Amino acid sequence: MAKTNQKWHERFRDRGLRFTQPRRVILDVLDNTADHLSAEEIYMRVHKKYPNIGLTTVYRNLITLERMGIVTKFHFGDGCHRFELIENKKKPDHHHHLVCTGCKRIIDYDDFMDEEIEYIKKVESALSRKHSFNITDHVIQFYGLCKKCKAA
Amino acid sequence: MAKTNQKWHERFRDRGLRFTQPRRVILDVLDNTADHLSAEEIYMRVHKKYPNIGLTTVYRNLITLERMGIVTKFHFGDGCHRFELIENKKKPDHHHHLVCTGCKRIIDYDDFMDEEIEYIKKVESALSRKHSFNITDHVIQFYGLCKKCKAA
DNA sequence: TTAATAATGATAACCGGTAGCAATTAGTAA
DNA sequence: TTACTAATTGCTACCGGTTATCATTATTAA
Ligand SMILES: [Mn+2]
Ligand SMILES: [Mn+2]
Ligand SMILES: [Zn+2]
Ligand SMILES: [Zn+2]
Repeated sequence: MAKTNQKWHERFRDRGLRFTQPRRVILDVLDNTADHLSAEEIYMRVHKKYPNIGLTTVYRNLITLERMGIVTKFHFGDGCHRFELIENKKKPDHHHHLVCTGCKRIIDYDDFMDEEIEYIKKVESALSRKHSFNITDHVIQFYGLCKKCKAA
Repeated sequence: MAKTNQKWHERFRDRGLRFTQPRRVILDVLDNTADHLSAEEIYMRVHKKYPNIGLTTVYRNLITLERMGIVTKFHFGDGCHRFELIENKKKPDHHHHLVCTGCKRIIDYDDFMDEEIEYIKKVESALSRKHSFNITDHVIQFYGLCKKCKAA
């Protein structure tokens, strides 16, 4: 914990940013969940222990964390953005998402990552050449109904 | 044009829905562009020729068209939804998207669709089994910088 | 310790999208 | 054609997620 904080501290310092209490707390929340939390959900968890930290601060820092490459922002089709710590021990390193359109549950999966990486490489190199594009990221999501929602 | 309208008319009638002027106009806009328009952009094009058609009507009908499977709704990371006619002569049938995070340009591509369909099938069957999921849809998007935005 | 300034928190504003509702219109049956 | 009925429209007000403002506070390097 202490050493992790040390690591975060350095990453902020290297950019001329400060390692504030709100940032510490937000990172702690994100590191201790396997969920894909919205800004408000993060705020509520933060608020429980630190009621003086504001919602705006959470929003602002999520943007900052995304810019720093610490957090990834997703859009799963409900009306808000959801966030995930990139280096989170509770999750597979490189994974994608399976989303239930009924109950909105989100499942991380990393099956067939080898095939996928191969496919992605192919597409990326072809599209890079064809369109002079510099591809930096991708989104792959599957939508459907989970067991419960199928039955209901 | 006339026969196409006839076809639309039938699809609406089959569901007990009416083929109204706003719907005609919205479909016309969507069929005559290769772009991925937002609701407001569609509204503006509609508004030029039919200033009496309201924005709310456009929003409502886009939902209807999506439910009917005539239109697909996307989210590319700018703050709005974008829509595309599924059967549009100006576009490849089954395609995915390349998005410039700089200028927000969206490129349709259908390279490597065979490989992709194979990969998707594999993942879908594996995930369906593993999580008892009924997969109905997927999103695959590549993000990066286009030629111009790279240079700038 | 202190000065410089990054960051915060409260509030108000913004913006894409919806709900409510009276007025209109498309489709059907006479 | 006409009349009827329910679907649809176009206002307007409203909503929820997110962002701008700005005076105040807290972090950090010197
Ligand atoms: Mn995840
Ligand atoms: Mn497209
Ligand atoms: Zn579900
Ligand atoms: Zn660009």
